[in-house]
Amino acid sequence: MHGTSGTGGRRRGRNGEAIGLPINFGPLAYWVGFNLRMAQEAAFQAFSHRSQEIGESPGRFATLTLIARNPGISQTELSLANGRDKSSLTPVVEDLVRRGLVERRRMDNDRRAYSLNLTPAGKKVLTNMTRCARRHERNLDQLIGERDRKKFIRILKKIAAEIE
Amino acid sequence: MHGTSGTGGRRRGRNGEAIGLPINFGPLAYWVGFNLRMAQEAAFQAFSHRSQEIGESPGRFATLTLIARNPGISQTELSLANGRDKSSLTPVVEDLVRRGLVERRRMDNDRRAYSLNLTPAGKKVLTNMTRCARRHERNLDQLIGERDRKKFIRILKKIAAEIE
DNA sequence: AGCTTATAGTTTGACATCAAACTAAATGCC
DNA sequence: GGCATTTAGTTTGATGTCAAACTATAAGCT
Repeated sequence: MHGTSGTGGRRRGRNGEAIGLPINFGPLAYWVGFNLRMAQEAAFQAFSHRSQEIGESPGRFATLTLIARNPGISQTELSLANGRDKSSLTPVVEDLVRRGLVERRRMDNDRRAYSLNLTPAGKKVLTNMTRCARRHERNLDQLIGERDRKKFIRILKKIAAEIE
Repeated sequence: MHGTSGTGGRRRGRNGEAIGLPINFGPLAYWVGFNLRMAQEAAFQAFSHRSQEIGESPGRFATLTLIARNPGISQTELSLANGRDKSSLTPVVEDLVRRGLVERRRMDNDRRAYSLNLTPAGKKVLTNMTRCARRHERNLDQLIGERDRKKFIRILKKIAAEIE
């Protein structure tokens, strides 16, 4: 047993060289979960590269936007809005504070909680990142098409909100 | 300065108790990237819990399916099809082989590459996982609706394939 | 007030992932 | 045949994530 197929090597020419990649995805091909993951990771990868150009971590973008839009938000609220565990936020906020982009102080009425706000420097960085993110979005929009975008987002939101 | 709003604490009642969560998402609300991430993570979380019920790691499912559908596939091909770096696959395959679900042997015609195949035990486990995944899929399908599913998947595939 | 329970944030440990450096085998070129 | 380049897989180091345990404050109850 040695040839082009059977239990052993697969998709090799008669001289053993590898041939293209007609992968059989089976049910994965039409299942939502798998395609959702592949799309998300491709999009994230693209955004990640774009972010690198301006020297920022891609994860910082949503964080800064949420602080900007909700001045005084607490870390727990922020982690919830951002879909991450609150413990993941600890080092992120630490970094943002250290770099002078975010101001963080105990709330008057609840000494356990922190109140987060952007500093002027933070606002500047966010403006920059937003420009970058907008380019990324335009790219995605073009791919999806104006016509389907709204419905697409509606479905994504529904999945995020309603899956048990 | 001390009240219910301003630079400091936010969205607190006049007695300081926290109030609901009318978070302002700003542009994130209608951007594809953010919603894609939130949906993917929610779906993954749900599948993860479901997988736990049958005592399997959620990541194993796609791996086993791809091996089943492409007998003799190499690790590099597999990692590509699965959208992960090949180095991530090393410990996964190691685990699957250790548990007797996957058989792995050097290819005759290329002694660098491994040829992966499911063992009978592996097939059994996959059958079980597939049942579980199908429940998850049905759930997603219901959320999306028969009508929009096809288009939704088409868009996801397009994003995965074409984003630069 | 004093006790119990809940909540905000941090710490810790486990794990998945990527990217870059590495080893061994294969291919291409002369 | 012999040397340079490419390729398959592993190793290593950095990162980001979650979940559970922990500390401190706060809220609720009697």
